[in-house]
Amino acid sequence: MIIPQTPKGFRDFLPSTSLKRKLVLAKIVSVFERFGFDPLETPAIEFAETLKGKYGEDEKLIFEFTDRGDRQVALRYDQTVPLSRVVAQYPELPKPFKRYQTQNVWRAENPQKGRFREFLQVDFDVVGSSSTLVDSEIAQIISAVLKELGFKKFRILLNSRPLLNDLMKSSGVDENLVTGAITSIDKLKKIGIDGVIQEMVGRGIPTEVAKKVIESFQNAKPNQEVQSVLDTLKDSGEDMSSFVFEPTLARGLAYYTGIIYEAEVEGFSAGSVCGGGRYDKLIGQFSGTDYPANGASFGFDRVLEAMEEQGLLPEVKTTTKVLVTIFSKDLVQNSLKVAQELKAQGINTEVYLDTDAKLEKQLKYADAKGIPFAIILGPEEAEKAVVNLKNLSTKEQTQVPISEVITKLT
RNA sequence: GAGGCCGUAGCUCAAUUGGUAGAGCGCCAGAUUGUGGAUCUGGUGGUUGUGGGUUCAAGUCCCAUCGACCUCCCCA
Repeated sequence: MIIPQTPKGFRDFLPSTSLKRKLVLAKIVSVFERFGFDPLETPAIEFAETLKGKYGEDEKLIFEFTDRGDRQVALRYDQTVPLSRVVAQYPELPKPFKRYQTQNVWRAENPQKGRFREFLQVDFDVVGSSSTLVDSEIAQIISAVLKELGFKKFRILLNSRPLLNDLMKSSGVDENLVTGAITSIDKLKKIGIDGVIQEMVGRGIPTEVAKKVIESFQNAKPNQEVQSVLDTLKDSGEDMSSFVFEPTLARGLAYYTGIIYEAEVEGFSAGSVCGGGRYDKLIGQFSGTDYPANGASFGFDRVLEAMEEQGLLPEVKTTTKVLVTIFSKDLVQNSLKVAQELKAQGINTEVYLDTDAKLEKQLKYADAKGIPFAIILGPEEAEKAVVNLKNLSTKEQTQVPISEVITKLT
């Protein structure tokens, strides 16, 4: 026998879970569409060279393999790089190109809480404009999504990659060590001043320089880029308490060139819920011409976990409205007809698919599935040309003509 | 990539120094031949994740492997 299990970091979503995921995803997407974004889908597999050299150190986490035609291919690692490929490949797309994308990505990580090898990312990006209006709209959308999902307290951290580099260089960090130093400073809150100094020294940065770096980050002020985004958000009437300049925010991906974002929900510890930023040089790697671009990505599983923890997930077990029971073999036709009529009216209707089951069993089934109504159609109802409609949560039941059932269930 | 901890019935867990596996819930049937979530009675429950090894004897010890969880790393 084959052992029924999924590979490490890969998951099943049973109907009750899948249903919640779909509902939440639809909410997020509705926000994107409200802001004028349209969907895009790209293949799960890209040529390996499309993905390589874009993510920096994390590149080793790409699922890469040789296909049967000896091609080097790789599983989608994020949705930003495929988007960049698409923009370069279809130059006729009107700019600014605003698209959202909700597909799985794969990363060969060691699974942990809120971390999987296959997970859904929810991206939205604007390509073709370097305006600060874009930079602020991205932040605005992150906020709108989190609000739409019901989060009361969250923070959207803002920083700028050029600012990071400037602070490093003006503190005297050797140019070759800047990237490493940025990685270290990102952990300031987590490992403290001494921890960061220790780590920087380990990277070959002199202690005095490391101290200077920390000092300069502690005194850092928003640069013009960040400031104008904050100003625009304020002008748009946003509640500025959710937007925070965070000079130590770094972000791992190598392709960011400007403003960067990260969103965290208060009380949720398993990492940030959304991250993104401006990447003006990435698309140029595919097209020869640079296209300015900016966008962000929600980690769908983390969003769900945070919602779960805060009791924001809807309790839905099924979309089925009514179970039409089957009283006996000779009344099957009656039940089928009723079900047919309900379905024709757009009511989600399930017929019990066994003609020998006792009513008790059929009602138990409806109960277990969370179907709110049951229709019982016995000889008595057949005689009177009515139907017995039972509300399973209140136990109320009434004999009504089918037309009335329809009005009661819609 | 490094380290830790764990895997026993569908689910949650028990099993003394190694002595051949047990409970609750669930499920099925009945009490209740037209009515569910309650109660009672009876029944079903296992190659102890998988493969090796040590031993008279392995759920228990050793090795490998698969998987879950947790640190670190990094990230969504």
